[in-house]
Amino acid sequence: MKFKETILKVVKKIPKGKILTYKEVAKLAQNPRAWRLVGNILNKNRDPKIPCHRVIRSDGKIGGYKDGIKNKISLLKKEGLMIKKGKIIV
DNA sequence: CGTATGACGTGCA
DNA sequence: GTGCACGCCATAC
Repeated sequence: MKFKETILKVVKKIPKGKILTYKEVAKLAQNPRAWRLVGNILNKNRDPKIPCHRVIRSDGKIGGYKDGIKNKISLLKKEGLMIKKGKIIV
């Protein structure tokens, strides 16, 4: 399975109200060194069925979003999470 | 086939 | 504490 599809698959499996870091997703994808690929792939594919808004940076920051970082924050807020100064608060 | 890219991460000043 | 620069791997062109 290509890494790309694996990443998408892992992200799709993220439960509601839960978030993972790019590094964690890459690790679940069996390629902990390719965390860089997670953002790269999601950005190039940005599938609507993929809750990519649940994927954040290891620093707890939102990172970025093709539809707009504000949109990502709104989605996370709907999930029950809180964002403070662009950072996720669990 | 080779080059450039990327929603990142960590280290050091 | 903040900012800058480098490193990294796979995909896309």
